[in-house]
Amino acid sequence: MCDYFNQRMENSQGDLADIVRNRGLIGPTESANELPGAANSWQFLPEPAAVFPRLEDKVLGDSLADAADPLLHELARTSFFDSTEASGVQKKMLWEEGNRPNGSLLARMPQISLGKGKGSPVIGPPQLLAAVGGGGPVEISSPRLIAGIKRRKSQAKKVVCIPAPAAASGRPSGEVVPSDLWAWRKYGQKPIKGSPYPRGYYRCSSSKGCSARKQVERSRTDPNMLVITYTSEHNHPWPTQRNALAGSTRSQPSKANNASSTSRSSLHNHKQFTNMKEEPKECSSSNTSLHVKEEAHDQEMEKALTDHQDHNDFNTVFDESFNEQMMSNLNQPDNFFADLAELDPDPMNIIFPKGFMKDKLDEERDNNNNNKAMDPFIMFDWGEGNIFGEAKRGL
DNA sequence: CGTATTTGACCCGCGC
DNA sequence: GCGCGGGTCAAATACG
Repeated sequence: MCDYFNQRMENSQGDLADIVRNRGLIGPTESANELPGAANSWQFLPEPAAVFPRLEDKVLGDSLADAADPLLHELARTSFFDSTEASGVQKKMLWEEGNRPNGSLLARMPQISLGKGKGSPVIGPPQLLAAVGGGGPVEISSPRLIAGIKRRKSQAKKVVCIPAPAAASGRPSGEVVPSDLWAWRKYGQKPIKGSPYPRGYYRCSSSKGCSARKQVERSRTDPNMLVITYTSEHNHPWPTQRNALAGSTRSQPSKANNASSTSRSSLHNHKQFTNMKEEPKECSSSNTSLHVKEEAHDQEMEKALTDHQDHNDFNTVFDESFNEQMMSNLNQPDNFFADLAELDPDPMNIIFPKGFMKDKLDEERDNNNNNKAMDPFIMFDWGEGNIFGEAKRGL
């Protein structure tokens, strides 16, 4: 899939190619021990299962109060962190950042720091995650990062590469965009030079003042991949309803869980999440691959990135503030559940539907791998009635 | 009727 | 300064 990025690099100026082009990644064969050092590299948790449960706890916990990115959270929460070639599932996330992790557990995880702004991530607080799979450490250095690099609006971006469902033949745009819990409204679409697929432009519709945007386009070289570029950050909590501003929601038919009567949006979101988890797992394609990265500029990283992407390395991504909170929480892992306990005797029931957790735990106990059933992309609302509501239009 | 999507026009950054 | 191309706007249209 990474051919996509390589090819995009052939194009000039400011597109994904530029972003990818500048990724810093160590070679695929490099091991954690070979990493130059925490100060200049990213190291990733070799054992996702041992850490992510808590990380995810924290992620979720933060989400209750912060405008966390649901998509990333969900990815983080699922077996998305399992990156096993054996299962034929390739998932990984790449991230660009300005700071380097240092010391302790965080040192082993990528940190997010925008090249501009006050250090907050582009997409909103808890930029999650990522993962490690294959145990291969990944280095993402971005010395020249955004700073000093001129590009339109100089906006930092995060690019997520996810497996795309088969193009919706009935849709003009040909895209079926997975839902990520935020409410997005499409405001434009443009054909992209060099790519047979148009790029869709979406803005957050959860809050009128929210400047969060995302671009969705299908990989030119790998139609199975959907490249989502996030720009700006949400300035509000998760929408209590995926389509807060939409009174009619042609995009959110009956699937949206509006039955929740809780006044806590976070809880409401958990329910939504639960719903999503129950949706058909259409995306557990063997080609599954996911990347999250932040815009950067370093051509030397091109090859490294490509190589890396051909391996099942997993990266974890967190913004600075999130890291702080996460670390704090790691020391007190029960905080999150203590809070949840107030909402439900069994906190996990809020996060996962009964049965789900059981399966999840069983699977983890079995092996943390070959967990296709828990393919993170089931989190996406691929089918009709997703927040984009394009598929269902059947146009 | 209210909201979402489509789509052509316009704006603007960037390279030459 | 000019042209290209990406990003956004907004009117028209579709949908529930």
